[in-house]
Amino acid sequence: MVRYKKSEEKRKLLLHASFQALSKLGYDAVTLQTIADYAKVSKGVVHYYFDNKEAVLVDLLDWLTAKIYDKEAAAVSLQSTARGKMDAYLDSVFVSPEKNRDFYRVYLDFLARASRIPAYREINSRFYANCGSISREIMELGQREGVYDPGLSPADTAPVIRSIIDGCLIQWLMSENDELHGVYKGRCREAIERLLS
Amino acid sequence: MVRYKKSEEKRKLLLHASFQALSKLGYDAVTLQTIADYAKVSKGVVHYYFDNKEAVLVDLLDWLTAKIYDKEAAAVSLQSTARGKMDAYLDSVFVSPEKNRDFYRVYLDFLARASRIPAYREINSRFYANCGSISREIMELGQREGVYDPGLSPADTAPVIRSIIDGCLIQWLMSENDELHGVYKGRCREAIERLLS
Amino acid sequence: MVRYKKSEEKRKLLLHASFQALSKLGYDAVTLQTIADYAKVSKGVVHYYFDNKEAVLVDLLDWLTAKIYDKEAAAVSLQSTARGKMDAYLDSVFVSPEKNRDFYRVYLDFLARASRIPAYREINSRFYANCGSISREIMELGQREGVYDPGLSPADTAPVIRSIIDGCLIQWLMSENDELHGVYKGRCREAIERLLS
Amino acid sequence: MVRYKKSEEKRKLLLHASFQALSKLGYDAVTLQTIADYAKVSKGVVHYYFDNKEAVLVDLLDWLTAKIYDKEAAAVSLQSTARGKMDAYLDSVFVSPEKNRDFYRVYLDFLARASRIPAYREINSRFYANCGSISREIMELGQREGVYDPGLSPADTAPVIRSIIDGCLIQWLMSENDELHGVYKGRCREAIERLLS
DNA sequence: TATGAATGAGAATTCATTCAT
DNA sequence: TATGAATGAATTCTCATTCAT
Repeated sequence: MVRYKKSEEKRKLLLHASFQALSKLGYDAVTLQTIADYAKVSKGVVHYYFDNKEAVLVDLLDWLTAKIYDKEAAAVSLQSTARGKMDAYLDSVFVSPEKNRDFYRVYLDFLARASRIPAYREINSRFYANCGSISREIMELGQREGVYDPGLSPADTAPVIRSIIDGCLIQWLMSENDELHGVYKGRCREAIERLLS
Repeated sequence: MVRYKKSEEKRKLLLHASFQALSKLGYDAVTLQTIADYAKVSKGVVHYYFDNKEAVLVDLLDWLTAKIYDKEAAAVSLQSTARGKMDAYLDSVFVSPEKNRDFYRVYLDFLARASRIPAYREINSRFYANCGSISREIMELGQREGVYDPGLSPADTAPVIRSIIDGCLIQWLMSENDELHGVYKGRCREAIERLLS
Repeated sequence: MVRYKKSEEKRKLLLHASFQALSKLGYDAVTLQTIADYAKVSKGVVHYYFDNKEAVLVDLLDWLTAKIYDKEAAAVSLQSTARGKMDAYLDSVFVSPEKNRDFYRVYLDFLARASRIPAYREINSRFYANCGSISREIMELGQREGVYDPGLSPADTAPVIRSIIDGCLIQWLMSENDELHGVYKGRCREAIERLLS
Repeated sequence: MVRYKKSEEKRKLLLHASFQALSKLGYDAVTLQTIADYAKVSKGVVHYYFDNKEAVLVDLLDWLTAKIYDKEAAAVSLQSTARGKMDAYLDSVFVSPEKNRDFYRVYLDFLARASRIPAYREINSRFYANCGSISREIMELGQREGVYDPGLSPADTAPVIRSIIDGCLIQWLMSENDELHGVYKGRCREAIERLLS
């Protein structure tokens, strides 16, 4: 449809504004007016580019998880050894207190609704699958390299790796303590290392 | 006084109704009317027992996390060996698809808001601390028994154990597949076992 | 449902206010705020008594047409001869410029939407059927009395009588001339008389 | 000038599209975007040819009623006897279920607003006058021919004829039954015949 | 001439909260 | 204690109109 071509740039700009609004104010408090304010446009513009509020949020989650995955995949691909890749993966995930806070606040908001909103759930499944494939490939490489336990099933272990990552970052987020960011990153790294060796 | 007891009973009844409403409809969709309907009382009653909506929800989270922790602690205390206690802990956590779904849906709803609502965050911190103490005691016993790696720091490892549990249960919740409940439980158990040994 | 008992009186009051608002401002211009204003209550009250705007309007049309029919039927029943009943019917229909204007303005607004809104159409069909039965009974009595042509089919002629009435009152309404009210009434009466004799 | 012709053509095209949109969707649901869509032009074009939405609708009613009158007048002029003309008139009015539905839906939409929008009322008065003159001329001819009652006042009877026509077609429209179209036409014809004889 | 992006006023609806009974 | 009627702030969404290109 023509309806969708409407300057892809502006759509991105609105999604970016939505992300800022959500991370700053939270899902509950964000209105279309807020988003418009963050984007410095009028309220009507948001409705011009998206059918309704739900569409904005669905597109936001899609855009956001795709961006995160792309960054992670890119970081991993620059390394050649399993441990190098795993370190790159974790560096990419635990990027900084500020960015992790912004992303995980928003991500948790979506996750909390995903069990009731199929569109969110579907996008998250894709994200899980993508993250899983990163871990799986690193594991398989590590097993070929002889640094990871060859008895482990990558398909069964990859989800657990993401569980540790998400679990640690959620716990860190709840601590409200930026200095613990490094601590949680270290704990996460070591736990994964013990798990795979 | 009877007076107080009576109202305390009704308060519990309202919290229970709130939990049912939240797990069924989700945080966003629950209104005071909904809660009143679930409790089969009039809307005014909810305001009679709680100052406002926020107060209901804060009390609910408090009541809920305390209940969960009590169950876990009780289950663990029935066992005497570290591995027995850990199994009891995980059995208590991964209790059933139905109960896990109900609790984690509601818990995620609170977690998502906890980074913005201090009252929720505080209650969750207490919950984290309580859960942490369970793991820590099991670990310390296991180290004394010689079944767990004595080089591990219980204070640093306990949080990771809860991370794995929460991470796995969130992932399972997103899968919308009851049959995977056992699979995630198994993965979680093995990961913890590898981590501690 | 309990939902409907909520003081029938107030519901009537709101319907009456809606009628006033509609006849004064027209369907397009009437908002729920307007209705609330006319009823001297807050906007929320209208939503408390009716599920939505459509429900207000459906109930209004129902209430209005029932009221009109009741008046007509009551007036007719007071007379004993066919011509007496027909005169009473027309007197009841052509009641006064003010009342006819108020009713026909609102009625036309509904009629215009009835071809697209089934609820309106259904209510109007009931109104047509009721009005038809009045004419039919008068005709049958007149035929027995020997004052109306016995060769006419009451079932076929009754609808035409209402057509003449509605057609004349719409034309009068468009004339915006109160003094023509009597003229149109006379034309309508004579036409019906010629039709039936 | 070509310039003027061209735009005049487009204006007609827009009016035609407006008519289609109105008959299909109803006055309430028609937006300038809808009209533009039906005309397969951009929204801006509608504003280029008309000052505002109201202007489009006023012009549409004008164009529509003029077209209807022209057709009726043309049909009548082809006949030479009073009864022939009256039949031609009614054939022209009761043209077909489809066309009557399209026209009367739109016409009722305008009629309902005419009591509040002077521009509509004025155009409708002209339409009434034109239709009245058709009936009047037929009546006068019939009276000269000796087939219609010479005691009737054409000026007083002509409006009633249009009342019967409009009243019958509105009733038919409300019936939502194409097969009744012929029935109503027959009733209308007979009623007029009895009225005039 | 023509397009369609942008604006913002205005409408329906929801719901926490208040309060008279 | 308990009820539920009433309020009004806040939110989503629609659309006529304007205007730069």
